[in-house]
Amino acid sequence: MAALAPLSSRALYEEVAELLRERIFRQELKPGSWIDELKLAEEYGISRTPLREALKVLATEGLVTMKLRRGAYVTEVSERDLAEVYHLLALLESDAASVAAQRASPQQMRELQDLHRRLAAAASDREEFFRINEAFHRKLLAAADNRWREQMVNDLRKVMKLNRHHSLLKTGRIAESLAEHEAIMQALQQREPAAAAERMQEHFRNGLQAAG
Amino acid sequence: MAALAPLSSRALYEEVAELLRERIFRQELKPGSWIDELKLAEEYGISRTPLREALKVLATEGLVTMKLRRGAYVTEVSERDLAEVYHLLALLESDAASVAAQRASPQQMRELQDLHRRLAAAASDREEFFRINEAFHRKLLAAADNRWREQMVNDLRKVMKLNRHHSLLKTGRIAESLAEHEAIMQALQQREPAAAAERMQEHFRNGLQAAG
DNA sequence: ATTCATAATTATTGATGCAAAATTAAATTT
DNA sequence: AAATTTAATTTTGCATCAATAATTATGAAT
Repeated sequence: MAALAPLSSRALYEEVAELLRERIFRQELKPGSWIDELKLAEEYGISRTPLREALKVLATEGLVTMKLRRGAYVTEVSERDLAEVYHLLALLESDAASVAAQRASPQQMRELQDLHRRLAAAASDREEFFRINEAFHRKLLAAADNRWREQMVNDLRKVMKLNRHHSLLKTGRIAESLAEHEAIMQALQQREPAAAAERMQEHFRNGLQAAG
Repeated sequence: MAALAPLSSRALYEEVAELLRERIFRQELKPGSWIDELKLAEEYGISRTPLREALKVLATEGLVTMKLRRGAYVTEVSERDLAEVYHLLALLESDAASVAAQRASPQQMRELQDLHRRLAAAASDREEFFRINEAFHRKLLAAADNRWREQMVNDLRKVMKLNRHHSLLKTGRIAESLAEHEAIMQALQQREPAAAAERMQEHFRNGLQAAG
């Protein structure tokens, strides 16, 4: 019953959408389960109006599914969905690598190199490795400088997160993953777009095998 | 003031979202302009609640932009946005061509071939050519069989439509476009994924030059 | 005359209310 | 006892209402 933090920097429905996303990702709202508007509204101490707006946003993102006259359900992603989304992530990120190899500024290249170094240093710390790995991919995407691609990758990543075994990286894979990153980094610095894309595709191919 | 058709097959907000999309595409609601909720609600004879839900859906799709405490505005797409979106369309559709070359069923291949034939036959009828061209691209996408890609391409196409010179095909380009389609079709039928993707990229490269 | 401050208006955001539909429970019939 | 019908409850979907913020209009002061 605790009231929501009165942040008026974002609209309430945005705030609620973010809260719901988190609850969906941590499987607190389980895939396939019905979303109880009344209960959630009371829990957040808000009315149903902004909550329903938030649900419609999440529906457009693909995180929840609206059934006519039956309310909102957390989207169930099948293994097939996962494979399809993964394929697209590989496609978009390898294209991003290609573009970044062509167009990344020296500054951005240095930042990527720096993140890569920190990644190598964090090989023993699993949590830290994941964190930096994600930062590296984000930075690469930013260097490729296409806000629509960034948006799309973000949305696809959200869908991946709907599944419990979404970790693109299994324990024993850290060493190999690092080697793949090394190859990507080299292609980037040598400004070889095709090679960068190919190395990234490879990186994803291996990642899927580990995850599946 | 005419009331909305009482279709209860879709929720009202979906219905309204579709109507608004059309009005945005035909520039009846101009890029950058403010969207008057009160006026629209009255015009459609509905309350503001489903209208606002529709606007939030369109905002998530990228067609409108919500400004805090200032309402909804039709999204303005810059030339740069257009180029970015076009790049992604080329990427996604050429990947679709690659996958279709690998996995399209003989039935789907026949349907593509058929559409291609009809495209060639319609070379003189501009309108018909556009129609069949679109059908061909849709069919190819369907053959590549990845619902997330189809969704993404649909969304990106919507953004392209926000711009007036969104026609990917100018008048004089019909002959060349047909030749490109011929090359794509050949690669598909010979089951050559890489060639199909490359031909599609080429097709898009030429399309942009014509449009820009 | 221009600028700044204040008041009035307008519009957005969020809450509440109500009717239709769907689900669940109860009851009657076979 | 099972099944079908009917009644009760829950829940959605849309409309209306209220409050807050933003914009415009008005007036005072430099």
